[in-house]
Amino acid sequence: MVTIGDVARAAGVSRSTASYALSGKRSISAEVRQRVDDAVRELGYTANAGARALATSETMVIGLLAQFHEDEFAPAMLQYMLGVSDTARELDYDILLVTESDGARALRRITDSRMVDGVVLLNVAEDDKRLPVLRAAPQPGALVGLPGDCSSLDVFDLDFEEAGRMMVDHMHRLGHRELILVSQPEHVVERGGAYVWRLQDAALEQARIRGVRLHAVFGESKQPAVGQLLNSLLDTHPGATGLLLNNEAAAAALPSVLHARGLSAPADLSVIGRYSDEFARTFSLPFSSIESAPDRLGRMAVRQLVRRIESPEARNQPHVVRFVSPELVDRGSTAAPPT
Amino acid sequence: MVTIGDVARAAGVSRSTASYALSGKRSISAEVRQRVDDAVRELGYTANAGARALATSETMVIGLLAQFHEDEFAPAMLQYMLGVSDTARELDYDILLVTESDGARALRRITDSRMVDGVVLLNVAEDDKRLPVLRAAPQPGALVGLPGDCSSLDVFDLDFEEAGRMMVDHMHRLGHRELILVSQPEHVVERGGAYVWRLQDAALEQARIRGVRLHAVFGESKQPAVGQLLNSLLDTHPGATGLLLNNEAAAAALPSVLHARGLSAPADLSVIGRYSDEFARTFSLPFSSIESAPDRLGRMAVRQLVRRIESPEARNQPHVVRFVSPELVDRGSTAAPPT
DNA sequence: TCGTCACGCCGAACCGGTTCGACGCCTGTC
DNA sequence: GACAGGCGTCGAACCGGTTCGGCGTGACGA
Repeated sequence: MVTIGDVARAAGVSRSTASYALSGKRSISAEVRQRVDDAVRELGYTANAGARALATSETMVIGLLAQFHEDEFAPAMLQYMLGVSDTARELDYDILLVTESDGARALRRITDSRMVDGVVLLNVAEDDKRLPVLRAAPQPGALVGLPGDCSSLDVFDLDFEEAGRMMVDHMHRLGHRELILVSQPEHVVERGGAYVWRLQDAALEQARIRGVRLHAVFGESKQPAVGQLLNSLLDTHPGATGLLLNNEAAAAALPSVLHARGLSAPADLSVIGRYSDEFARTFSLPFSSIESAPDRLGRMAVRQLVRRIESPEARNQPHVVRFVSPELVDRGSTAAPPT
Repeated sequence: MVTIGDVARAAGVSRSTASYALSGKRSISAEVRQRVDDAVRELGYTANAGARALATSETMVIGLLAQFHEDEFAPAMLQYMLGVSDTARELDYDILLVTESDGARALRRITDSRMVDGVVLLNVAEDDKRLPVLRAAPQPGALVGLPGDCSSLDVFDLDFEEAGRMMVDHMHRLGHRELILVSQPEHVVERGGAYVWRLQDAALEQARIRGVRLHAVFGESKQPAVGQLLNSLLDTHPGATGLLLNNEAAAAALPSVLHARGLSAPADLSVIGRYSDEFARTFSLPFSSIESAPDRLGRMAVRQLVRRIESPEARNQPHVVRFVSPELVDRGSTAAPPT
């Protein structure tokens, strides 16, 4: 293994001079800099990450804590992960991926051992077990997902309340007066998936204000259960002319359900989902949707995290809770209700 | 930050004794061991990963190189990633996730800087640019996916040739004499996705042997293109009674295509796909399939990699190329052709 | 009673970087 | 011609672990 000592020797300078020539933190003559650069190239030198981390207390690695639950839609999580990973790399950080089911213990492990300069937590629950660990850790963190207590945390999430209102308003404006909202499975709620009831409660309230009947139900996460549920909902509420989906699996299942019933959107039924554009393209979902913007959220979280990591004063600045305003992507699946 | 020096002082011993008490690499009196353990617990000591890596030349981190191409099905990749990640953690390794588009450069970066003890390469292409870098690296590596030249590499992949033969034989046995095989998009092939032609060539050869007509076409990776393709294929080959899919997107799109045409499997058309069981459950695909076993492959790759990392003699043992035998998961979508 | 040996612990060196203080030399100034 | 000051370089210390060699103590056998 070639070390900075080898480079220094080849360039005929001391180790410290070689280090300064590479970092540029002190002025170095053009000639020496050249000799060092040549030696680096010739010997193929790359700094040892462990040694550098030890000396500088910076690892240039960000921990990414993802949780994969059986009843959630894994491909959706992937979008967040890629958003985080891409942004981190742009800012010269690598990603330590942690998928252990015991997120709190894993978080303690990687922070205590100083493997990472900061962490991004995905899929944050209302009362997330990882948060006490994060608050006690010396490294900063950023969340994607809104917990019950945001104190001393940087939090990024879609504005699910606004999303719920937007869905209802959009349908109301088109003339719909009876809607069905399919949320995530109740398990997700029990585990503290606050976004489910944030959207649902806001939608119910808005429906009340607008004088719209809204049937809100918890969904399923897998086929065929979710397909059967959609079918039975359409049976039970024949007067409903619009369907709101805060549930990726339901959105993915809906096309064949509609087909089977001989229905089409928006002629027979207006539909709005809540999922990312990437998701829509992958599964070719023809439904208009509230964009859940996983890439944007991942990007925002990493940017804020890196700001805190790199600037000492940013460490003590007040923490931010930032909501991304939902945007409705019109794919033409909503219209006035059939007469 | 609490160091092993703090622990040693609290326990009233030297740093080296504290280290030996924790590692157990030399005999230590029960009393001292107890005092050290107490000090560790009291102070909340965790070894600094960078310092340990520097001293031992082991990082306990495995690099995971994943490539996400626009025209491949990202959710499928996730299954491999999780298989690798879970197995690595069982063996006490963490995962450094690398998703850069320039995989070769990224690989050089993490190996040269000694951030990882070894790497797993996913989605390996016929003439993968990362392989020269891996061969030159001091760390061992394991591949998931078969390159053209496997020399001095540990390689794990599904036996796609056998999968192709199995698909054809299965259909032939049921009485089918004209089949359609939909592969991945041609882009994937051009990029060196050998598994596409490995399955296709073997299927064509087997069809020739069995006297079956096989129409092999490259597919699309997204809707609506893939749906339209399926439709036009069924139009063009009205005599085909069986459909073979080596293309996740096509499998996901098929249910609504069948619905639209008023067909059902296996009554009107027999269908076999090639995808993981997890994939089938997530999208509730009702089609029998060759299990692509991403979890098993990820697991095998990591186990072999860790073997090489941890045992000095394993470093020089001959490299392995191991194919997982395809298994047909019967979901009831194949039967004798309609009379 | 003395020598031997095993056990348990310590001190020092080392891993490969970074960084601080010091120092020599060259230039410019009065 | 002496001196101040800046530039470029070096030596040494440090980050926090691990590991090797050595040393003192006590038990044991001759």
